[in-house]
Amino acid sequence: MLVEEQLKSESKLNPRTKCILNLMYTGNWVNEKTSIYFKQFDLTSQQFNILRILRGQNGKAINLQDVQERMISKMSNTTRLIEKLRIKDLVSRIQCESNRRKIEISITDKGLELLSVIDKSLGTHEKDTTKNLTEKESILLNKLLNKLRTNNK
Amino acid sequence: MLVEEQLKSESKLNPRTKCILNLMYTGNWVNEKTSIYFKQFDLTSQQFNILRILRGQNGKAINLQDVQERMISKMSNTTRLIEKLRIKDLVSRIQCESNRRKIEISITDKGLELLSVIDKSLGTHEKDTTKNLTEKESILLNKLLNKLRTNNK
DNA sequence: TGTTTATTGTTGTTTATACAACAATTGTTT
DNA sequence: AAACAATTGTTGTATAAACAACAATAAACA
Repeated sequence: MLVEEQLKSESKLNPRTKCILNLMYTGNWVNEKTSIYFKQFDLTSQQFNILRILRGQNGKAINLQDVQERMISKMSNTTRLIEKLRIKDLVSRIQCESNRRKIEISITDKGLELLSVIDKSLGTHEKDTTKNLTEKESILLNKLLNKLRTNNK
Repeated sequence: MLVEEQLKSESKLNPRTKCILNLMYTGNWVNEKTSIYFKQFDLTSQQFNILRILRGQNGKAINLQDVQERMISKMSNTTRLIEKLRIKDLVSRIQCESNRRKIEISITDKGLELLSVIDKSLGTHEKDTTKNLTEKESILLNKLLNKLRTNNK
């Protein structure tokens, strides 16, 4: 559905208004598709995102704050999100020796295994979600989104 | 922050993967900004959205299902959302005569007044949120988002 | 050293969301 | 008309998110 149709009667929305609506709408649209995909692995997309961040560390641990900074939606309960992953034995948390306030978080072997299973079908999911765009268009879309948020590139 | 930096170490993400992350990330980013803006009116963006849809009806009532279809994020508790607006006396609900299952919802004068107050600053908020994009770019962004979701235009 | 301030995470509470079961009414079929 | 199915909303329950208060540790500084 086009955003124009969404608010049918307020027909003449200016491009900036449409952008805002469209971004919220499309963000949600992507999020829904992605949640459905991850449900088979009993993960939320946020949880998957954390696992992927941790894998990206290549064995190095990372503390909670750093995880939080890289998350798709910042929220104050990263503690509880990670606790859920820990219960499933997908991540481990140990208190940092040198600075006992910090908690070092790392992905477990079980977590890595799960990611490698997911890897087998993730590409297909991504391709499917973005199938209406050409490669060029998706690159362009990324550029615009980055520009919107960061005012460069 | 660029999406590349977000998952720092997994550096070589393909454009489609980036799109998906970027859309969730940016959708959230817009949503946050918008929530903050609407907070001064004691509204959520969903609630505002409903009010705007109702205003767009130009006096005609609309039933719950039709509202739901046009909402930015579909959710099953439109009932409760509208109930909150009703408590604030921004909308009214009456049972439809011809089909007593249906509930006709319309915006009240108080709701219209609130919208007209919001109208005074909404443009500025929207402009500010999208300030890094030119008019042309925002039109292009809308096109890409629509294409992504609907495979035409 | 003792006191203040900043950092880092956790917990409690309120509100929102997702999901499923339910209820009421209407439409269809025999 | 009676039985069954479809539509339209509501409610209960579980989970997640937002927000603020808190606790523990570390750093700064007098």
